[in-house]
Amino acid sequence: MQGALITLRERGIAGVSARTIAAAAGVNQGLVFYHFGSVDELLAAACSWGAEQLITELRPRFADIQTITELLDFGLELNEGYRRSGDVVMLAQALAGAQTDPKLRPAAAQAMDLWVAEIEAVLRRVLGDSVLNPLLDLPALSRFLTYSFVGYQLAEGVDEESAHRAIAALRPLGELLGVIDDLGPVATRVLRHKIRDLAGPLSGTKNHRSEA
Amino acid sequence: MQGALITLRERGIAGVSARTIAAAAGVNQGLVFYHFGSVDELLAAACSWGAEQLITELRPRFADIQTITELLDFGLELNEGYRRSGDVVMLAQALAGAQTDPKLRPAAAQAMDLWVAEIEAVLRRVLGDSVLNPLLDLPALSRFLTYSFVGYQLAEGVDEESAHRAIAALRPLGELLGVIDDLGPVATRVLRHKIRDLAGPLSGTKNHRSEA
DNA sequence: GTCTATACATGGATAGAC
DNA sequence: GTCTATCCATGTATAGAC
Repeated sequence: MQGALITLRERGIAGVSARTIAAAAGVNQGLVFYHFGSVDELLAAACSWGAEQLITELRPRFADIQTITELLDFGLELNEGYRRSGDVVMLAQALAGAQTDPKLRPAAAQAMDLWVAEIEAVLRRVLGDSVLNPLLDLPALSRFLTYSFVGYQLAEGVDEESAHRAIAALRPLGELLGVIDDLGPVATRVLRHKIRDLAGPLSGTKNHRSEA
Repeated sequence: MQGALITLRERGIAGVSARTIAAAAGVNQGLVFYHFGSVDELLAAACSWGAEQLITELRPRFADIQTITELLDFGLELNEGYRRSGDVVMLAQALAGAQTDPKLRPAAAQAMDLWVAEIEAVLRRVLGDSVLNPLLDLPALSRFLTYSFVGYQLAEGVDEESAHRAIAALRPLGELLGVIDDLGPVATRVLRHKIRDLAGPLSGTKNHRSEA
């Protein structure tokens, strides 16, 4: 499975094969079929395994994040520090493959969900008592941020310079959230009111996807 | 090139080959090499061509967008309406392939840039005179949104339900921007002040990436 | 320009020795 | 469990007929 992740990083989803993976792992090609049945299934297993490994490893780091700006910085750092291991890039390649490979689909979806859950925990901690809270669907927002992260990774592979700059340039936007929660009593009250008007007719309780 | 796009959609980057593309186009496999030299180069050409085609076709639609919420809805609509043509999904697959294929890299980067430019034009129109403007790096923000769009497309292929819901749930956030620009004179002044404090030490003029 | 034919490489998958 | 050997499908690329 480690070999599969390495191959995914170095040759992309288009370059994985029983032979290339076996070569990366330093074993014989036939073992892929003996242990996993097919290349698809090995990929699926590696995807689940790799994502779980990585998220477990990163969990304490996630717990340290205190602001949206720090979350952005963490995203940047991940791509710089973990790119070489293949663990981070794997998700994007798995997703690309899963578009047309039913066997890979559930594993890719599950890997994605692990990221979403982690980011959601951060958002809940960081935005939990923001004025904006009634307006924020945190599960949706964390999903959106995960999508951005995947897209950013792919972009980083074709245009590192502008990808990095784009994410870095969002830092002030992250700080804006702090500002909005620190407008002073008068402005905050106006904002709270307006937000209630906006959120009221749309969703019942905060941070729950309503069935209606 | 149309055949290449179809193949990219139906079989993904891992499923493209001279044979599959030629089959999709209803021609002989050898023509790929006669006209483009290699599969890589055909992909690169198809990527550039397809992106240009699509963006040109969508340009009037982009021009119609008046709010961030509408931009979100447009993103949702694109994936529903254009998924079948392969034009929209192509970008994600091309990016995945470009990670390890140098020939594809410039074409994928260029295709991405076309989307970024279009979204940037929308943002400039929609957020141009927002109170938040001094804080917004529009080129960076549009790049970020493009990344999200790519990630969303990939997610949509593995978990359509939650991907769609996630984007749809961001609509109130789009409307928040309208609210912020309509807080009334007192609150707006406070906000403007705070933003100036925040943006001031960071960047000189608005919407320019400063070298400092 | 497009086809057929053909070369050679790579990939999926299995059988059987160890 | 791991290896070698093998089969057959698919893929890249070229030569040559039309």
